[in-house]
Amino acid sequence: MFSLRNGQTDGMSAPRTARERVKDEVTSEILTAARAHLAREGAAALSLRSIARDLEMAPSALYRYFSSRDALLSALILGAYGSLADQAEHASEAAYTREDGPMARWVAVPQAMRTWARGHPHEWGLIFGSPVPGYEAPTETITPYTRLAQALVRPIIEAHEHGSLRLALSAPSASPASPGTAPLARAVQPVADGLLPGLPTEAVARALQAFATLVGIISLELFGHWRNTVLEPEVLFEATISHLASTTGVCP
Amino acid sequence: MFSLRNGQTDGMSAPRTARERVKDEVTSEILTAARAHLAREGAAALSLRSIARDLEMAPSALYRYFSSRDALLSALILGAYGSLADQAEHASEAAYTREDGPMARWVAVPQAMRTWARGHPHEWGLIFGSPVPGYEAPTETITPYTRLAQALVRPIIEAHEHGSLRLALSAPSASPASPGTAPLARAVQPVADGLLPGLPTEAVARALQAFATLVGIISLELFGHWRNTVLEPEVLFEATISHLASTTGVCP
DNA sequence: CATTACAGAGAGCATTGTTCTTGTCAAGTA
DNA sequence: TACTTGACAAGAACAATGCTCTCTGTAATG
Repeated sequence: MFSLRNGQTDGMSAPRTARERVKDEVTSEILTAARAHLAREGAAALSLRSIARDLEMAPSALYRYFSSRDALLSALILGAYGSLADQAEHASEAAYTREDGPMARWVAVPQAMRTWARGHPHEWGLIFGSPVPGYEAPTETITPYTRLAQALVRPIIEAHEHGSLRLALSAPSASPASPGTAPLARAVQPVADGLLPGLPTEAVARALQAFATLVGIISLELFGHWRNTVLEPEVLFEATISHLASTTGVCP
Repeated sequence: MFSLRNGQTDGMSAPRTARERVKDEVTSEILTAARAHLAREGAAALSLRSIARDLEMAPSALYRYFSSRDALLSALILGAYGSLADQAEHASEAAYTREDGPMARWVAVPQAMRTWARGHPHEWGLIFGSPVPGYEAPTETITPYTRLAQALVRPIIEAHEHGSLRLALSAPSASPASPGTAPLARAVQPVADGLLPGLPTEAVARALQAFATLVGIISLELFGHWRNTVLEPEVLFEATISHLASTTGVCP
């Protein structure tokens, strides 16, 4: 009503001027071109100049949009986090609206993670592979990371709320190498408070362990470590997550 | 007798001529310089020219010893595999000569893996991180890899031989997402035959799963994913491997 | 001693990330 | 409308990289 161009009266979320709009447009063009290069040749071969060639720009022009090659890479990393979290949340949501059983609900997010990883292997490497520069994307990755984690542990929380959480195989009390539960509670306290409030320490540790197993088994498959070792990764993966349902307690 | 210089008459293992000996010497000098750079700045920043500067050689001279930068990197990868396997075997051997209990024997190799990884983070990334070029070191990595795997599963095998292997938490028969045991046996057949002969398929799957958990939890710690999440990675790690002792069956 | 093989040096090429300078055009202002 | 300002894009240039080629001296070989 007040503005002639686009209906931005008081909101600050969308770009205001036409200049900013075209700037955002070019930025996303650069990002999609970079994503194409990343998917084709990997992060190591991602060249600012070749992206510029693809877009028919001068290499120096890219510096209006990204202050360095690492900044562009950080944006790609952040986008990868978001894409993975989206996929995980979507799969979780679908399983819940479908009113699946506990096991199928638990399986949904791990399967989505593996599917996403196989579809975006280099992006997976960007997230869970060796960090390339001194350090990768800063604090913005926290949000998508917790979105992923929340989607993963949602069946655990609901099992706890329904009183059906069964932590089988409770560690023997006098196990020599296992520390007492008090230090463990301190060690995983942020996860316990922020992600799994009210759950016993063992459940938190099992959830973290399940996450590590997932990341490990997907990375090993994707990075070629199953060569001549595991003939059908899918079968081992399914057996593993079904076993993780037991260790995390969602399925007795 | 036939040769005047050094007592190489029929053996083919050691370098024969003095030329070859100094060549091997320079080769290892290059490798140690490269390892220093790798430990300091990581694999991405490993520059052939800076190594040449360190050794006060011309960059082109390095090509007498390594046909390309990737060849040098492959040698580093292979060395990392060997170093990790050595550490694992040594720790296993020590635990057995110490006549430790089953739990301590099981814990030895995972602890050694984590210790090695923390001492050589970039080398760990070379092995278990995202593969940098098209493909990394070829078939020579199989040997150290199986050495590591054998050291890891040795307690499992011995528990089986002593009849004390207890696979708790056997999967429910009619679990919806878990495939039957026959496809799983096919999927992990190479591991079952080559590494864990005679053991039930479930035990093989659990061993592979334990390996994935180890790789995952060490990588997550090393690559900075526990930031503000797991305050004391060591405690979580110990709890995890002690729990893995149960799932693999070495400790009831 | 003569020959040959080979380690090393140097120059050079193509490529990369990054910066600086210059031109150019649209947006806002008197 | 005329003028100023600011941003965007291009081009040149610099340092550094991996790699190839050619050349030279030296050391092993006959």
